[in-house]
Amino acid sequence: MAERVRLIDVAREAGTSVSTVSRALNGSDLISPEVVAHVRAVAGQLGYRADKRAQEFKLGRPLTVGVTVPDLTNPFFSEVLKGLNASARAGGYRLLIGESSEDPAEELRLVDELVDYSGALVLCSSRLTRAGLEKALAQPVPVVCINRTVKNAGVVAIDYRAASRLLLEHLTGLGHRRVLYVGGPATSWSDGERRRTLRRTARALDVTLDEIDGGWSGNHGYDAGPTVLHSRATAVITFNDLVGIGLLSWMYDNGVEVPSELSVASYDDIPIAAYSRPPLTSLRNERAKLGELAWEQLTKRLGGADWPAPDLLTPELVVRASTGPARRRARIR
Amino acid sequence: MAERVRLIDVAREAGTSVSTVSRALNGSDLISPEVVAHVRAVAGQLGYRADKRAQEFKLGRPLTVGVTVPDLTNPFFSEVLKGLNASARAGGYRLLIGESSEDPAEELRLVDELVDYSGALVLCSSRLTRAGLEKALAQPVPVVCINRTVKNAGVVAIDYRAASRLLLEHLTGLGHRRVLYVGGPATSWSDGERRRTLRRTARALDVTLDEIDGGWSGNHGYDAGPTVLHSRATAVITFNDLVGIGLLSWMYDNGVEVPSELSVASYDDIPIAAYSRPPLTSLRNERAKLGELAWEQLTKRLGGADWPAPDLLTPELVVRASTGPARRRARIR
DNA sequence: TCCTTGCGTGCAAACGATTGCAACCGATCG
DNA sequence: CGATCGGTTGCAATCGTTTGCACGCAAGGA
Repeated sequence: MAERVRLIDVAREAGTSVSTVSRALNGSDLISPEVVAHVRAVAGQLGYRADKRAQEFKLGRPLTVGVTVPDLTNPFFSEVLKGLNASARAGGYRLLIGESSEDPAEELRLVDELVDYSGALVLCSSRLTRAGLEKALAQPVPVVCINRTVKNAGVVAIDYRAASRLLLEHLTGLGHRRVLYVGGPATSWSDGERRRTLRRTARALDVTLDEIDGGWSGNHGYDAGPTVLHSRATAVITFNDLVGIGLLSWMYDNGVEVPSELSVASYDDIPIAAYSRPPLTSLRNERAKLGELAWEQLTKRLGGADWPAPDLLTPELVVRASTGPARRRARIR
Repeated sequence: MAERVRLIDVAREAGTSVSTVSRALNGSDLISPEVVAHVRAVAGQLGYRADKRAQEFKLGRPLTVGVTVPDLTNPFFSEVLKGLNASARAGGYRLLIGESSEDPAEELRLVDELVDYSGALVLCSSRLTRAGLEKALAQPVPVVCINRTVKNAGVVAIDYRAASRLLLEHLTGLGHRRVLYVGGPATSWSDGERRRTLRRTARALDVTLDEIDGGWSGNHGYDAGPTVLHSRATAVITFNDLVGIGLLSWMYDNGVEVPSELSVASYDDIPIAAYSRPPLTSLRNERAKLGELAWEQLTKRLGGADWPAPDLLTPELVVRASTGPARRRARIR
C-alpha cells in the first residue's frame, strides 16, 4: 500500500505541465518525441497509473457492462460470462456482474443498480416479468438479452426449435413414442421455449408429450424421480443437465436401469454431464459464444447502429449412454 | 434509452440550486423539510439518478472490490463469489470480477488492471507465484487472500489440516492403510496444502500415502483412472469433486466397483457430488462464508485497523456411498 | 528587419457531484 | 429600532483528467 501518484506529481517531477503529461501518455501527435520519452520515463519511474474513475468521468461514457445472471453456480451461466468477459475486456470494457438468485424482483433491483454504473446491460436468461423487462429497457443504456427474445434490444439465443427437434428425433429414432419433459423454473423464458418447441415438434412427430414441473438443480431432478417412474413415458427430457443428473441419481438409488428401462436426455451439456452414470445424452451449445455474440451486438449498437437481427445458435446433440432403444411396453412395477 | 438527468436539471426544475438538491437527496440536516420533500418529488418525477462515477470520483474512494478467481465455471469459486458479492453489496460496494483461467501470468495482468478500478482486492485461490504475490501486495490497495496464507494481507482459508485429518481418519476407520492422492493444478496453493497436511496426518496415522498429479476438472479425474487402478491403494482422495466424479466415471466404464473395490473421497462437496454414482464422500466447507469473511477482514482494514488474524474454516465430512470398508488385499487383475 | 507560419506548450475550462463558507432571512432581545 | 442569532440557502472550490484555445518561439519569406 503506497500513496497514489497523480498526473500533477508526474508533471512536477518532469518539470512540465499536466496537459503535456496527459498528451505524452495518451500519444497525442502535437508534442515533441523527446518530451514524450522523458515524461514516459518519469511516469514509469514514479509508477504513475491513471485514475480510471477520473478518466472515465471526464470522458463521459462508462466503460462498464452490467450483467445479470440467475445463478452464478450454474456452469451454463459461468461459461456465458466467460465468453462475454473475454470479448468485453478485449474491447476495453469490463464486467459488473449481478446475481439475481433466480428471483425476478431481485433481478429488477439489480438492473436498477447496475445501470448506475454501466454503459450497457446484458440480461442473461432474464427471469424478469414482461413488465419488469419493459422497465429495464426504458433505462438510458442499451440492453442485450441472452436467451430471451424481446423487441428494442439485442437478442442472442439458442435455437430451441432446432434443439427440441434434435432431441425428439433422436428419441423417436430409438423407438420412443411417449416422452416426459421435466421442466425448469417457472420464471424462465427458456423453459417456456423448451416446452413450446417440444410440444410443437412432438405433434409433428406424433409423439405423446407429458410435462411436469421441476426446477434448475440436482435436487429438483432427484425429487422428480417418483413422478417420472409412475408416468408411462419411456424417455425423459430434463430442463438441464443438473436436473438430469439428479434424476439419474434417483433412478440409480431405486434400481431403475438407464437406458434399458428409461432413457434420459437433456439440454446444455455442461462438462460434468459426460461423467454422470451413465453419461448423459445432451444438447451441446456454445455458451461462451453466446457471450461473445452479445458483446458483438452491443458494440454495433454502441457504435450508433440499430440493433442487428437476433443471433440464433443451433446446438448439437451429443449422444451418450443415457439414451437407448425404447422397451416395447411401459415398465410395470 | 432516454437522456440522463443531472443534478442541475433537477435544480432548475425545482427552482433551487444544485447544492440544495444534493443536500436534500443525501439527507443533510441543515435543510428545511419542505424543500427536501419538494426536491425529492421533482427528482423522482424526473427520474434523476446520481451519476455514480462522478459521485465516487468526488468522494475519492472507489466503492469497488476487485476479485480474481482461477475459473468461473468451478462451483467452488462461484459460491465464494456469491458470499463475497452479497456482503460487499450490503456494504455498498460492488464486485469487479476477473478470471485468470488458472494462469498465473494472466492473474498478474488482472491484478494490474483491477487495481485501477478498485479500492480493494480479493485474490481467490491465487495461482500467483511468490514474486507475483509480492507485486500484488505492493499495490496501493488492501488485499485479502482466500485460500492462501501470506503476510501483510488479509487471509481467509479452509483449515486443510483439519480437513485432511477428517478424511484420513474416516478412511482408516474403514480399515484402509494405503491411500492415493490425486492432486490438483501445480500452481494451486491449496493443492500444496492438501498434500502437506495429508502427508503429515498419514504419518501420524501410520497410513501409506501415494500421490499422483491430476488437475481440477472431470477429465483430469477420468484420465487418472488407469494409474489409480494399477496402484496398490484401496482408497483414493481426489483434489476436488470434479476430479472425483471423473474418476468414478472411469471406474464405472471399466467395471470397477465403488466402494467395494475402491473407495473415493474428495474435498469441497459441491452440490452435484450428492448425485454422482455412487454419491461422493466429500468435505463440506462453507464457501459462501469464505467470501463473507473476506469482506469482513476488508472492512476492518479499510476502517483503518491492522489486518486481523487469519480466519480458518473447518470443514465437515459428509459420508456418502463412495467410501466403504477396505478389502483385505489389494485388488488383483 | 518585420511579418507570417507552424510547431510545441501551458492555461483554464470543462465533466457531475459534494461541501466549506459566506450570505441572507426573519425573529428575538436589549 | 438596531444588533444578534439560528436556521436555510447559494456561491464557488474541489476531486484528476482531457482538451480547446491562445501564446511563445524559431524559422523562413518578403
